[in-house]
Amino acid sequence: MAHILSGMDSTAPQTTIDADRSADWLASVDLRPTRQRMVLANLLVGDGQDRHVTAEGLFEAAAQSDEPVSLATVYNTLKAFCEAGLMREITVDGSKSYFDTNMTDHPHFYWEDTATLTDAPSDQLEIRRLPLAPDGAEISAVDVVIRLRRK
Amino acid sequence: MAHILSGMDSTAPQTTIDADRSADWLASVDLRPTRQRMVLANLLVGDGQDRHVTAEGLFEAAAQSDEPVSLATVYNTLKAFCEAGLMREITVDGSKSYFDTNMTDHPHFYWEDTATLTDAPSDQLEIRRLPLAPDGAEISAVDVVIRLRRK
DNA sequence: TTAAGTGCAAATTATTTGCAGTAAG
DNA sequence: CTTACTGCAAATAATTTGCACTTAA
Repeated sequence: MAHILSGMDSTAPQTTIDADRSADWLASVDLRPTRQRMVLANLLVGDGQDRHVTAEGLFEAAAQSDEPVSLATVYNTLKAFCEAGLMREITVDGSKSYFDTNMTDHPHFYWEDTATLTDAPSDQLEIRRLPLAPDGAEISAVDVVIRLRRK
Repeated sequence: MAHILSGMDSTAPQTTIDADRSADWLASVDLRPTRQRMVLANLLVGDGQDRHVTAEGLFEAAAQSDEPVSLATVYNTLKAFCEAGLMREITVDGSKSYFDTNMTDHPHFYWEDTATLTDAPSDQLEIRRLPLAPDGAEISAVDVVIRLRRK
């Protein structure tokens, strides 16, 4: 049985949903494992893969499972997960926000035709020199988005 | 007299507004030099500097000059400038869009505290290796945003 | 029991659009 | 003249919020 939220990652990973992983994920940052958080956590990290979702996409995935979660709660929960350090919000196109379960520093592929976001292999990115932060400022993050056009 | 739209660029540039430059800018892509387009063009490239504006910011700058332009027209005009290849839309934070008059490929500084965007010196960025585009795709652009936190 | 979490509907924010009037070529 | 441009107000789209109800601890 395939996962409802399909990843576009190149490696074929395990598909077993593990509720413990979701519970641990929430527990690691002291977030209460409510029904809706567990539903969303299962969709996000239940099979151990990293995911890039939009609020609307995650809402629909939950709706398609037999465990619906309200759209407002999806928004609030994604925000809570980000604030807790479980996920990262990524902005690539003006309209919607993407949320990434992969917290490591890594570049992204943005597929312009489908408006989807996937991880780019970080070991294949090598930045030799970076502009230095102007006086009085320091670099808090470097976002690299590789925009892809279908050939 | 300082320009209404202040740049945060490090180099101190000329401040003379040149209406011819704006007219040429529009003419170069066959856009009619209407009053409102000239007003906005003067604010954007009138002094020869590159600018990074939001629609709202540009609207206010026009309002503060004695040549107001409606907000809808600012939006439509910025879109027209982008479609004509005079500007580029940049997305850095989920909420608003930024528009950049600098069409060359270059990295950006994003000042998190003031939510402003400036150019980062492109000659100080050296990317040695980049993840290759997956099969069936090709790279259309690589966006690099250096997020800055005030020390 | 009690503070935190949830859902609904209403509010916000950024942006777009329909359409009647205005202006450029 | 004639088609493109402009402005207003209304429409959208994504996201947030107020508040009464529910639930985890």
